[in-house]
Amino acid sequence: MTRGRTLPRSFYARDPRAVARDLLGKVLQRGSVAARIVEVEAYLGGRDPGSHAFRGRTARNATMFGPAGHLYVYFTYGMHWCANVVCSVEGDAGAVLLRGAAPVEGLATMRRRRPAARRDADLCSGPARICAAFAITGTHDGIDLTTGPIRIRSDGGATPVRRVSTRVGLSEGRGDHHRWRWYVPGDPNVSGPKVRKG
DNA sequence: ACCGGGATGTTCT
DNA sequence: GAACATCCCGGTG
Repeated sequence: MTRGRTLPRSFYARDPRAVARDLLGKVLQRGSVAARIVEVEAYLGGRDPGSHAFRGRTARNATMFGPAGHLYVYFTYGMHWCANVVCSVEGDAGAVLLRGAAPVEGLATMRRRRPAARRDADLCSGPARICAAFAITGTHDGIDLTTGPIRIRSDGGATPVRRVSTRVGLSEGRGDHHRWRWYVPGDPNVSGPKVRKG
């Protein structure tokens, strides 16, 4: 059930901070599983100490250096997958990490994939939780979000209230000069510290 | 509600 | 060998 339209490549081919802000309210869709994005973080590539691309291209982050509109999926803490959308121009390695989403379709499938979730608000409230709920793994690294099985669409709904804060979970690039996290204040599907101010 | 620690293995120094 | 864009569980208040 795909109402609305898949975001075009031009949406992603911009500054990651603009993409991050505009992703709030958009819908991540894979088959009959869908969730509305409520929390994201922008990463600026080679000039961002918090980015995987800060020290240059490697086998892991190669997708970030490719064209915008593709999915960059990485493995962390020995057990979790996290997903980003590649932004900006090819070679810039800009990206936006998907951190929180509100389930809107396919909740039974999500619950099966996320047995530890006690409430529906636990299904997609975290970068690794989103990947688990959508069954996104390393096999999806590099796929095209404009033509592939995983897409982000706009359903024409109202733009949600948006707020900015510092990023989550970093040892570098988390200062006030890097306020590149966008979220919908008060939404229960927002992850991270209980800080709802920013 | 909040906090602390363990899980688990890839990536990079 | 350390770090890691995290999550879950079990403790305590």
